[in-house]
Amino acid sequence: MASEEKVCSNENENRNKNENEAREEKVSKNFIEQAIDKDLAEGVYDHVQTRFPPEPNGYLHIGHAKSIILNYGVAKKYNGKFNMRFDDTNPTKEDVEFVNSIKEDIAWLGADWEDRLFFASDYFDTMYECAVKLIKKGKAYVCDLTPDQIREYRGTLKEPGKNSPYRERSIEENLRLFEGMKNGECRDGERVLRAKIDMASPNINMRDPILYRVAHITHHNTGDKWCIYPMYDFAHPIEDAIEHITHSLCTLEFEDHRPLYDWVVRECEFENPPRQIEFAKMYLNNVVTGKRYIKKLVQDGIADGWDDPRLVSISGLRRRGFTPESIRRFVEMSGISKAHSTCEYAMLEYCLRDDLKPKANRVMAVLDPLKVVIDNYPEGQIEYLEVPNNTENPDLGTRMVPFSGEIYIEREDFMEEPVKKYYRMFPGNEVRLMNAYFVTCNSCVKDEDGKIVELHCTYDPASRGGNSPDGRKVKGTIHWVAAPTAVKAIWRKFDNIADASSGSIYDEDGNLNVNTDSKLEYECLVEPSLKDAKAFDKFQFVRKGYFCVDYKDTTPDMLVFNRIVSMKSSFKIAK
RNA sequence: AGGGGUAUCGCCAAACGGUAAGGCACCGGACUCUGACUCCGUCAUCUCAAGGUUCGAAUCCUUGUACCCCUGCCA
Repeated sequence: MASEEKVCSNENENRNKNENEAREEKVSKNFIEQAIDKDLAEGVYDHVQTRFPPEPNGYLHIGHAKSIILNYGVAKKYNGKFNMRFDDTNPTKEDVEFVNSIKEDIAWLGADWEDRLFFASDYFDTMYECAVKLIKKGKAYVCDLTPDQIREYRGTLKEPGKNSPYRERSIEENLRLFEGMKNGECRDGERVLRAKIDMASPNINMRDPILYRVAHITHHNTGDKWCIYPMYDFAHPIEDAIEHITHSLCTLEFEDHRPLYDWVVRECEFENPPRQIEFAKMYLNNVVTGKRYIKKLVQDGIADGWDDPRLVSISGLRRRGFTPESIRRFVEMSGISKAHSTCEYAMLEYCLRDDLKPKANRVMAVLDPLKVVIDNYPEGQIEYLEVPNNTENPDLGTRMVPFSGEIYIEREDFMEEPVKKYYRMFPGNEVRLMNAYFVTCNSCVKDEDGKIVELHCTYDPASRGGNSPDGRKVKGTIHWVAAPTAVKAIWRKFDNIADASSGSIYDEDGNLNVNTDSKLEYECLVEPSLKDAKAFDKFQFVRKGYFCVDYKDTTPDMLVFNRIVSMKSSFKIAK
């Protein structure tokens, strides 16, 4: 993680902070911040407290990042607190494997919950008491209807439901039955506790929603203490109230649940009730963002685990080489609103390039090597040239790069018959080898198939360092690596794991179109300074893009680089 | 007997009755030891549509239209 530290110096952090502050002044507040301002001004709340409440049933992805950054950001902005809370009310889907990965991802993104790490399951006693309270108030009852019957009694979107025959049980009976449920006297599905609200409500969530169900399953946190578990709609408002959350931020599909959320908080008689506010989820255009689709790619073995660099899971983005700063910036740039929106992946790429631009060393790597012999260079000589690590950030220092009479350049940087406006290497054209010398190509050697295998050049010894004392200019500058000292490595080019060529990444049946060529591996030659690169180190391969050392597949004798993003390019070969 | 939401540039997104910010993308041009970066410039006479109120409307009213969410003992 050496470069992770390197790229996160205090100085950089301070600069980023200042940049953020400068940006914020110009940007108006989003609708959630406006609502908070209003609440604070009207004295509804005297502090701000938010939370991120994932269910530990999978890995986090870019969509969660939006929620994390929003919740954490809001708390920070208002000098409030941010809680981490696992919403683990359904043991059938949950696992500790996920709580660990989630914690790691959130910490990596930079959201700091300090000492406030909570589990909904830690509140099961309180929730049980709340349920008893509702029963005593005549606001909840035990229902013996089967799941099918409950569905039938619920009515439809356009027709009201009808009351359960168990709706008018006495408080005493409900109390006894509910305790029985708790004590394991019921089989799974046999009985539930329901809120007594309104079976004719146009909002289906208010048609006597289920509060507790029976499930004889070991819970990852509470073990076998409970065999009844609260439903989300009952548990969540209680969790928020217990933690004194002021603004409970969630996604749009919960809008319909808000009346129930408010009902629970009110009927359980919590003071300072939290306010639920909904915002739109984050989607990326032509990118697989749905949890279930990502899960399927992993299960089907199409993706190489949850951290496959082609995935927008947090761990995948991290492995690919995205930085927490770039993801935060991306989320902030995307904004918060209630309009359904899909952001473009290009914006994420911009954020990564922009973040790494002053932080990453700019080094030379030839991704598709073509040998070049410099005929007039002293045979066998190797000289070392001092080159800046980052021309825009002198603080990153310099390094010594070896040069010799045999080098490799990028195959695409030579054309025997150049197209117009081509100003790289071609016969008779003088170009600059970056940081080294001016060279002119004299001839090329081909194999029996006519493929170019070697170039012959002459160099101008007076142009050492990359400039000619006579002031003559060259139009092209290309990168290179010296043959005797070049280090062989692997680089990976990623494409969208989903095939969007049909205009959508999904087919008519809603299945994902898979792009089978989305991960390509090539051999490349890199300058020797990269030999000691560590997992997660990030570099700009000059003219080629930003690359990150893969932490899983790199071995002591073979570096594997993931291309995070390519450089932008306005060069197009005229057709 | 249905309810809840959302519509502003290719993509996000401001504007809160005073005459359409900004970012990404794109396209020009300058600069350049990265065809990158940076810098300049272009990019909505117009806000889903049609009416209305007003000196003035993206913002208010009316009527439509399109799309999303809701009938798990999931969250």
